[in-house]
Amino acid sequence: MNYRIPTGTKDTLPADIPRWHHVEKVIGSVMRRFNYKEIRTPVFEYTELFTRGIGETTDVVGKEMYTFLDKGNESLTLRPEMTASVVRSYLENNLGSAQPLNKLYYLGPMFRQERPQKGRLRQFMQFGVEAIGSALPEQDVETMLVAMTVYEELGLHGLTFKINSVGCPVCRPGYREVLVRFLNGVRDGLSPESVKRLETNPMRILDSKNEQDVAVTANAPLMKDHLCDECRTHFERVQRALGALHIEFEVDGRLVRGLDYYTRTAYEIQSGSLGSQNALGGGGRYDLLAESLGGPPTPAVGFAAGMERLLLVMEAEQLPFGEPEVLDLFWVALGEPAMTFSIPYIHALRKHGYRCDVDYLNRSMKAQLREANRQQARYVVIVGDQELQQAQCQVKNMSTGEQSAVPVDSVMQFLQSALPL
RNA sequence: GUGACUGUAGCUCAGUUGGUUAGAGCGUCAGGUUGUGGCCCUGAAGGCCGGGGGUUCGAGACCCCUCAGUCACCCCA
Repeated sequence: MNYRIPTGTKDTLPADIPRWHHVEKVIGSVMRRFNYKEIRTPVFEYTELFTRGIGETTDVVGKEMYTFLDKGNESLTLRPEMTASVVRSYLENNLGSAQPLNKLYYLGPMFRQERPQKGRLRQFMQFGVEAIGSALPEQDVETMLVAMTVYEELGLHGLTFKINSVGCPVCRPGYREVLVRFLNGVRDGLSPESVKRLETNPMRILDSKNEQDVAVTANAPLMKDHLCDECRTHFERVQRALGALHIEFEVDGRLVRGLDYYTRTAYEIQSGSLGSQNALGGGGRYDLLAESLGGPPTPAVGFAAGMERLLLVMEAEQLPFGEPEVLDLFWVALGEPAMTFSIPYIHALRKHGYRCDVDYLNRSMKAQLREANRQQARYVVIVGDQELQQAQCQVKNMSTGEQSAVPVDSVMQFLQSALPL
């Protein structure tokens, strides 16, 4: 074999497709009930959208993007996430003028050049929502509910749900000073990585998994304790709404997401039956993003969730998946005359709604029946020279083995009574 | 980008202290019934033992390099 699939990518083979369809179907159903409308955007955008939207200092932008120049010398990037694209599209198409609140959802591939591992691919599927236009804390909670409802309806349980508030431009600068002062006090105990982040993004030192960092920052001041009045009220209202819904959550003051656009609410849903990449999904509020992309000030919240990870959890927990569809009918045509004769009947059955197939390898009857069995066909129709002469066929019920002669013109009626659609 | 581990048939894996022609199960195909599936029986196809170099009379096995995969760090979905 000369050709190989690129690192960190995967083929989804026919055997896997039913489970994807199953998950996609549940997602679509939940979105419909929550009244989120699907939006589709290109898989690549101008690079600047992401560098400005996500933040230059983030790892995603700094070292994980698939960026290339096209023949017109434009810098393009395969989307590493969807929020920037959705907001771009929202602004570019003036969706905000058509209605004050746009509740959008998406599902599609994202691209990040990282070292692959369990639950981490270079091309991976995400679904997510963006509710653009509302500043209400209850809107934050609705997005959380969308994610949790999808998980619930797929049978997941025992998920950890963490929330935090990362503040806003009013309170964050003050907190940042307090934090940096503290961190400078323990600077010697920090990991080299974290020392570097002291300058660029000190808040992210708090969710470092490095043992040193964790120990040293155990008593670090937290954003949630330094919120301005509005942010605090917002955060409290989010928690009150969750309480009213009897949803268990954990306030994690160290939760900081890796995308710069978040303000106020940030949240993450984790699963214990994943590897170290345990985040199933996460999201938050990004009230400043639209403005930073050149639009009017527009409050918004959303989340993104990884679908491969979702499938991993479902496999680990042996949850029911979609099964491959079985065949209603396998048509055994023996020899060319029988084949020519049979084709119109098969076509009619298919147009009528039956799922049927015929052997295109001109194999022996034994082989064709084996094929029918492999496909789990419910019925088999057999047409050979004998049947041709009498315009008849044998119809066989594959689960009982019963077989009877039926006029070929009556196969449709036979199936309709045996296998009503 | 860093580290650890693993690469033998389509899949899951054996392969002894280095020793003739590299095996099994599953899957595939064919036959056992000249026109009848599953179960069973018989047989067949299918391997540059990831690649390159080295040690040796002899390497799937030992050494070096390389590539790939997996997991972890990091980061996130």
